[in-house]
Amino acid sequence: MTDGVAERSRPRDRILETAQDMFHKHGIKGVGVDAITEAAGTNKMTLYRHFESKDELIVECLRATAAKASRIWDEVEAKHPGDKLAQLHAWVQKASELLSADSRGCDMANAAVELTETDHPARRVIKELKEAQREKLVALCRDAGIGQAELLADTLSLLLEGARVSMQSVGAEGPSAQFVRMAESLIASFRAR
Amino acid sequence: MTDGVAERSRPRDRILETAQDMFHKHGIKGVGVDAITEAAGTNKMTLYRHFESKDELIVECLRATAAKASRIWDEVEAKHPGDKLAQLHAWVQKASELLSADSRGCDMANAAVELTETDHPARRVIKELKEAQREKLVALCRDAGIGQAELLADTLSLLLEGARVSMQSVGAEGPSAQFVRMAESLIASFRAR
DNA sequence: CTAGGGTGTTACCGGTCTGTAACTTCCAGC
DNA sequence: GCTGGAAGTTACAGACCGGTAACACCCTAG
Repeated sequence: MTDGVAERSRPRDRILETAQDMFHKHGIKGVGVDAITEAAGTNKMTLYRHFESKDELIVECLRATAAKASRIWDEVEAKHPGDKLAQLHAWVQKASELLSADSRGCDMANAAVELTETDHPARRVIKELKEAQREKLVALCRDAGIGQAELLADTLSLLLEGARVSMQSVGAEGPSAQFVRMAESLIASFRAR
Repeated sequence: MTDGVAERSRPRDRILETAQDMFHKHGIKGVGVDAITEAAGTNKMTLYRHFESKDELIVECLRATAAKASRIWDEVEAKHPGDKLAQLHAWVQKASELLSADSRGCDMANAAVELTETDHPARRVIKELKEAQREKLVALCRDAGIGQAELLADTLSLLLEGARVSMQSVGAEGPSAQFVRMAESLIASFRAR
């Protein structure tokens, strides 16, 4: 007899997936390992056989979510193969959809807010992954023929980051509701330069 | 004999000030009430005589920091009395200075990230205070003769919010370093419309 | 001098946290 | 069918959490 959906996968995978979800929803410090293992249908000992500490689990979760997020680049590429400018617009569209679908923002940014210890292992990973994302966006802008590609990419980054954190403070009806309009007119003004 | 600087103020004030500082530096969930009272040179009982719970202390801290932040509006007004456009530029300048001076971002946004319970008393306060700040910026843009004042204000808000959270992820040398340039060219393009 | 309120001290409550030890159970591969 | 390793179970350690009770103290207003 096959149990529920996630029940058939291996404990390590269930733990990782459940932890991602719970960290995302309730924050890292708002979730204990007991709650994670229980929700994952396993137990604490099994968690500590696969991850040497909660901190390592956190790092692994961040890597996993970043890997998931990086798939949107493939989607954008697949949607408009070769047409970099169309891909940039698609990126804006996709970002806006993700904004609407979820109001808890970016896991990495949220983790950076929560984990204040400067030597926390997650901080290296966060910086690393965020820089990789930035480089992808810069490349996209450059390949789309934008003159000041770095500046546009950085501005779009800040807008999106701001939208994600603003949603958590004032909700989806606040400034973040105008994200697409802002991003599009920004791209237009950079193209006109 | 007069003791140290803060030692002569009343316990309640010291607790409030110390809590603000520690919440800001280490996050709300990263600081216990014991640590606060010890750093404030008092004890837990005294804290609970003045605040009925840690949650109430959090709310009071947020109100206090918002009150502090609202003083920059007075400074901006005092610097360029009557000249609303100059005040807008001064606001950008001031925001940038605060960015450079501190890398832990906005206490209210950080609190919203940490306090995920939808019915947490702090969430009302955060929304309330953030909306008040937004209205001030909208008014400044409008009075400075900007056509789409709301849109400019919201865009500037997201840029600043994004810069503050980005600093915590990738540091001060990341996209947030370009905040002034972004904000200024944004204002310029809105003025040209 | 005295009364009383604000403050400090100590100890404690029940709960939760990360992490571990020792043991049992299950199940797949041989 | 047996065996070996992965997974589950229970209990626990030690620290910390928010919050409270009881009591001693001090300092100031009358």
